[in-house]
Amino acid sequence: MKRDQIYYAHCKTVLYQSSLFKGLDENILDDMLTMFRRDTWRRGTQLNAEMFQERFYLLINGRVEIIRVNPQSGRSITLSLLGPGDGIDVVTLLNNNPHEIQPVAIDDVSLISVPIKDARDWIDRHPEFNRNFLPYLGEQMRKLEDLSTDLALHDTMTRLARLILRHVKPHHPQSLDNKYSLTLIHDLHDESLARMVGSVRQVVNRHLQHWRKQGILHKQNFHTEVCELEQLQQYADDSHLSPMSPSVKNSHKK
Amino acid sequence: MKRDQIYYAHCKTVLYQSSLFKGLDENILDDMLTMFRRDTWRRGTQLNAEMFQERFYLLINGRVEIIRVNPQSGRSITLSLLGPGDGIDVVTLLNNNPHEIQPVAIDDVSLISVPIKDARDWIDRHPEFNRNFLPYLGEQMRKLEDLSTDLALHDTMTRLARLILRHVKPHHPQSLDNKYSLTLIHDLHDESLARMVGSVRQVVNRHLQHWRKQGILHKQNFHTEVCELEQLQQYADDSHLSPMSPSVKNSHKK
DNA sequence: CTTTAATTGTCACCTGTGTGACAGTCATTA
DNA sequence: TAATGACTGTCACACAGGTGACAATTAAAG
Repeated sequence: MKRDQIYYAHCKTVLYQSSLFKGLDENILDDMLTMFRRDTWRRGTQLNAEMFQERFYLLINGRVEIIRVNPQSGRSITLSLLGPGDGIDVVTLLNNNPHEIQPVAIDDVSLISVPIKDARDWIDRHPEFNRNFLPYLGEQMRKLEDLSTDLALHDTMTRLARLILRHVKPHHPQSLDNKYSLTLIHDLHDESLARMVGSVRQVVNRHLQHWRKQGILHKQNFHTEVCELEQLQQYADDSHLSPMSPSVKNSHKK
Repeated sequence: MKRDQIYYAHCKTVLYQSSLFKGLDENILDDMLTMFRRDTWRRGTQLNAEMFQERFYLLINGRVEIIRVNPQSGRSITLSLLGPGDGIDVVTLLNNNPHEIQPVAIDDVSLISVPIKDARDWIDRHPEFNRNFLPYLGEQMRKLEDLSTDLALHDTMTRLARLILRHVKPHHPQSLDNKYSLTLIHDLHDESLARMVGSVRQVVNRHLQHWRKQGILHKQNFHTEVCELEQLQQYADDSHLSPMSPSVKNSHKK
């Protein structure tokens, strides 16, 4: 990639804000960027896993969800939802073992890529990158742990509430309406949300509907906002189960 | 840790076989080991998460399961099951963000540990460790991805079959009985197995029982072996669903 | 403006599996 | 050798949530 392109500057801006590259020496970043080439994928594109054995991609604009499918049932789960500054399939970057994933572009997406071998060499040559890389990997692992935990220990409604709460944008004090908008998961359709919480469209819709009726969520043409943070938090703690009176249900059970 | 102890030599043997340290320069390993001290935990010990902000532990003997608990329901899930050569809580090693976990010693366990800061410094000073470390982290991530996938896309029976199959020990040709024994999950009680597949004791038992009756598994005083790999594999593919004749069920559905 | 496609909103039905309960077995300690 | 405790084996019951189906809405295309 040539250093005089407008896109080149754009990449630098994006990467400097990302947790993988923030605070990195400018020369090192330049050194790196020249190795990359530009790519773009159309919204809805499904990529096949083999690509990621060949090249390593860095997401610059738009979102990509990494999903896995059960061919028997047709159901699928989103392992991670990636945004600008994220590496696509770091797992394969770390080692070459088989990795069954299926990335899907959620928006029109622009990225940059290098041959994966070059990426690995670059990492070898720049041990100071560890400063960013290792904590980044730690975050990815935490997110996967959270996903597993949610799936195993909470019902769908709770999982959905938690998903939303993990993505509320810190409130701008100047915006007067006390609505909270979302990062990364904004404007996803029910199907995608369902994939993220390991459920199905109908169930997710049912719960969203429930919250809208309670005034907890608000939605106007595809854009959802959170109105009542605290109430949603209640659901996220699954305090809607055992709501203060399990005694009624089987009080004289002896 | 002193270099002349018997235990010191033992540690070296264990670590040399582990994926984190195999092939590492002996001097580097020695340099590292002198920083560590010895620890032991009794079977059943529950460790609290704060310990792992202070020190980094390497498992030498025995197994430790990393679990997370839902206080509301009392149910829990095993995020990972660690064996000799594994680091306990690498996630916290990678970065300091809060990490809610609860390690439990499954066996009597012996470990070595250093102040976590020293571990981080050591990693900084030894970029060649990346050669082992990064692939190791990749493996951990794969396992977490697999856990999530299983929880979201498969029923309990399938999950349990897959768990077992992931842990069958490669068959010794000289052992004449065609039974396959298990690594790492050997001799776990039903409760622990249940935690690993995100279910409960009773359900796991139900399925194990089912397989024993079919002669797929065999169990003699706590030690389980697999007799019929292929049949178990069937269950792991959830081909027990839609078993060739969903046509019977709703054949004249219009 | 139609027409087509995509997404949302709902609902009745069925099933996997979690729950609580209790008896049976095995092992370890007194 | 009795006894305490820790697992295992089972079962009836209830319900969360997945399934398929269809109408209603909204967006995109023609």
